[in-house]
Amino acid sequence: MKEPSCDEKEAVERVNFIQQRIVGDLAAEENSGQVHTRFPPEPNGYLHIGHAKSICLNFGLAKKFAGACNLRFDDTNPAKEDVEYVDSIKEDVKWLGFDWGENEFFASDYFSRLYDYAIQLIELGKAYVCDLSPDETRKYRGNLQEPGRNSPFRERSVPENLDLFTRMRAGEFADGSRVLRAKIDMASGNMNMRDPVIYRIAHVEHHRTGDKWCIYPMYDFAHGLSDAIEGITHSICTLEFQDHRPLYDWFINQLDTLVKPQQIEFARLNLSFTVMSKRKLMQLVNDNLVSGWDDPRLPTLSGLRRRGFTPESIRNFCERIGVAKRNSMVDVALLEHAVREDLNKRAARYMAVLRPLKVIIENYPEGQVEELDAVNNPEDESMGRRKVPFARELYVEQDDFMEDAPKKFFRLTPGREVRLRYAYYIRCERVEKDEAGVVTALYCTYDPATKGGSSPDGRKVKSTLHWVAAKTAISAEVRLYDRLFSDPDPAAEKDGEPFTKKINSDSLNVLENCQLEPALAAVASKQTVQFERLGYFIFDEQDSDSEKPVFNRTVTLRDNWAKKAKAQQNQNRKKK
RNA sequence: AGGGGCGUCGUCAAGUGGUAAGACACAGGUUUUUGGUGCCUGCAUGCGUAGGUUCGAAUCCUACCGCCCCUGCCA
Repeated sequence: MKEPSCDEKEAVERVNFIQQRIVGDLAAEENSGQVHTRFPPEPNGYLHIGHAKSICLNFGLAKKFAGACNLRFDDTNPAKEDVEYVDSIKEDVKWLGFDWGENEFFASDYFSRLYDYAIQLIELGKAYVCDLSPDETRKYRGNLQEPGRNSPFRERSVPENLDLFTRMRAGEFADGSRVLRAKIDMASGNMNMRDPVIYRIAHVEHHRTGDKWCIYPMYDFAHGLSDAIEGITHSICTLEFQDHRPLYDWFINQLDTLVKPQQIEFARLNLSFTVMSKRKLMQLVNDNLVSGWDDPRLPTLSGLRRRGFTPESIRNFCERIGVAKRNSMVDVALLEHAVREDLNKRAARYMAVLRPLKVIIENYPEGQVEELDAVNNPEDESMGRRKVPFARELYVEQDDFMEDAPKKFFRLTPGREVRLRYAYYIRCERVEKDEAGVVTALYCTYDPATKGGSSPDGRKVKSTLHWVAAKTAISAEVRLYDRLFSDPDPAAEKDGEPFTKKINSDSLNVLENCQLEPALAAVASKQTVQFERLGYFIFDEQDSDSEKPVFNRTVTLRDNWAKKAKAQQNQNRKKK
């Protein structure tokens, strides 16, 4: 082993602006030296890699400063939320490797306390019941250029407000007929301060509180106060909430809470060649453009998991992208790098032929089978060795043979000798074709003296191929996944084209007749393996059955040859 | 009558007045029984622009330019 630990340490030591803030707070002895964060998803959808950034940040900060991080479900809008989502969120956070221990909370647990806070606000003369319709409210709010106007209900007396609000809660009024509003400033340049709604009426069953409530607090009111209730010191959220901070502080200050949490905003993650917004992901799923929330092409955590991404690689990715306030678009190549780096060290190697081409070793005895010795992982000897059966009839990759090979092509071609990994040197003697001229089989000879893959006379061979013995091979389905979109920024829709039109038509390629070495039958599920020379693949538990295993490609290996070949092709095309 | 943010390599991102880290990507080389991995090398006289302050400016000042967010009884 070299010293990657040194690099890792440096990466961990990197201090972002939030850490600097916290260090400052600690030095100033704010919050009696405590650091308490929270990850606050609304249970209305599945988590994606953007959430992973937030999870790593919040739990990471808690760990770094010896504090705690709560998992809090921000479930204040029952119309959109469901337990299905809270379960998947918990599963995903756990899978990512974070443990919230006892600190699992729900904003809905605080409905009573939030209601009491609202009463206090009314008593303070800082909130009023407003009878304006949603449409009228919007008109009174003004716009970016012009100030708003006070609601005609703004000057209601405290007793009247108390009476009305109590009756709102009691269910006397229809949805949309009244709201409770904070009395702040209808002329504020900040739209959020123009007497924001803090409670609305919704006769909707809540997934946790049932029909106990028919009024629900709005985000701005519930969030900061929930932070205060939980003793959160640093409430970290994304940039679009910057304008909400004055309101966040306003509630906390009016109500004089024990803890004064502070909101800090950072830039959300954007990844090239994918979309991250809940609305767009939802559309892909609903329009059946993908197979579901866990489609391996999606940036959802369930999709990435099914694709074969490891929690470690995602955490490492989040560490590398950093935390700042600049809107940015991270190259998906960095994510791919992170997973290759992790899997290179840990994935067991196997041989699998995805597009089989029959090879017959004419001078190899019919019926004979040899068990050859193979290494499971050249990066880690402790992973041991295994036996691979070799016989007269084999399969190699169609891509590994060319009848008329260009100069730089090192693989099989008539007359050339190559090495079969862990086996022998073979030479292609002749080719069998069908009527259409398609190559159907290769007739080769082997050199018995090269057993194991090296020649006693020291002669070199330019390439080593993976292979599988025909008789003992396992037949499998392999799904080759690629980027879902062909456009680096599909969400931009600059040209007026909807993002769904930018789906990469090559994002999924299903191969039915793949041939695997027999050891793959025993592969522990959920463990990503490397198919030598091809990439990393994971067994798909959902779609595999006893008849036929299914593997998903996580990512290809880096492939300089493919790159060169492609570049050359493009050049030829230009010449023509 | 507007308010709030942000501009450092193709992409992220350090830098907090002392002479532009690192990562990915890219390009070469080398090792190699994976065209993988590893290793080596190259890759911003430049920090949105223009002025100014200073012995010294990405960092301070001034003006301009560009991009993002805000007019839900969503979060």
